[in-house]
Amino acid sequence: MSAEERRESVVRAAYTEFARTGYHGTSTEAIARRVGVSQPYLFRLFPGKQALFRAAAERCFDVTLATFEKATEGLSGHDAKEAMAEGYAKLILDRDVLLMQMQLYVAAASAENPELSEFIRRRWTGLWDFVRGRTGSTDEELTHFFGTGMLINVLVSLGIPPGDRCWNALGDDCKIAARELLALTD
Amino acid sequence: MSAEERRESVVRAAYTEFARTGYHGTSTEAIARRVGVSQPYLFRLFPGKQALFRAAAERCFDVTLATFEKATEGLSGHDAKEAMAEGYAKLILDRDVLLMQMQLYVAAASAENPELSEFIRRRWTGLWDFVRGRTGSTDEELTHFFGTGMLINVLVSLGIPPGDRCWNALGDDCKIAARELLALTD
DNA sequence: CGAGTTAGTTAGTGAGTAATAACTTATAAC
DNA sequence: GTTATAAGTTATTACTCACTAACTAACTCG
Repeated sequence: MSAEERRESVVRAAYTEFARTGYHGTSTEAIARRVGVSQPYLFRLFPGKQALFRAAAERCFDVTLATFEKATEGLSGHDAKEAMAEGYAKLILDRDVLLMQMQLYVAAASAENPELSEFIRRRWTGLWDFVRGRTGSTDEELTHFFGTGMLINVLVSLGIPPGDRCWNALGDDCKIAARELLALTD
Repeated sequence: MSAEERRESVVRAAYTEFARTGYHGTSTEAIARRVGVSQPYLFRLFPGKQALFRAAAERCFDVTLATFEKATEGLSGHDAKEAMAEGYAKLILDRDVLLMQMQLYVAAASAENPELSEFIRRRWTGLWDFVRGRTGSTDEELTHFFGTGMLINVLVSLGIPPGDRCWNALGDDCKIAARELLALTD
């Protein structure tokens, strides 16, 4: 396998591991094991653990943004907003995306590595601007949209089951996705 | 100082440290230093690191619930809801409460310690039920209320400055609190 | 064929960390 | 005063973890 392909599979593994156990809770050993490669080899492909996390962070934002872009292809205004909501509901199926988002939020809060915090902030506000651009939403609508998204993230993180009252007003798309998520095993 | 008083100050220190750097990112050494006590002595007061985190988690939910209770004293319905929103806006001033909430969400997601995850879920849905009970809100209103709350948590975690577009629709209480928060140094 | 390059390995190091054991003060009771 | 108890300490251990150094097997190209 070429170094570039290997790097790609390392990013995916890092993404999964960091999403589930966070930066400090994830050992490079765990990532290497998931890739199926020796732990020291990671440091040939990436300069250090932080670089691994950074790459996983980029991937997380890329996936989220791609979801919004794909969902709204050729749409605008209210249609685009509905499509995005639907797209985000489907994102739940990939639990790791939402978990990684949560990990990024707490990672940004930590004082170590201000450059990373700044990066996460910039990408997140980038999402905000993208949604505004595609939908032409008001500030109130944006707040509601992202508020709902963040609530979904929390419900998924907490592992609140789809039948729970907390999911009641969140739309069938979400509920179905959450139910499918619960059915999955890893 | 009595063991009970010491235990209280340890909980406060643990709370602060865990809020800022998470479970795995916080050493018991760091907590002990903040208390002003030797690291091994923590293990006289608490059986282990997990117990420290658990105590900090309880404290976090207690503080949040107490805020809601105090804000809504003698109120109900729409008045209670507004009072809670205002109360939550003031909570921002204690950044550690919101950060700790975020840490709890990701901690609940981690597969290690299912008992802790269950505890966090139970306390969180407890908050949900409390708000519903006090305000008599519909599911839609509850979703909007908690969604907004979770968005605020994320904005604070990310360190989005109060002048940013993301705060636009979040009410003057929030904006003033966020501005004061930014002015603080630690 | 042989020389270099690419994709990996095994072995090891130094720092940090949760937890334990054993010792030390100080206070209060009798 | 002596004894017991409560509140701490210092020293240490066993372990994990990020990262480095040094080596190796396979492929490529002149």
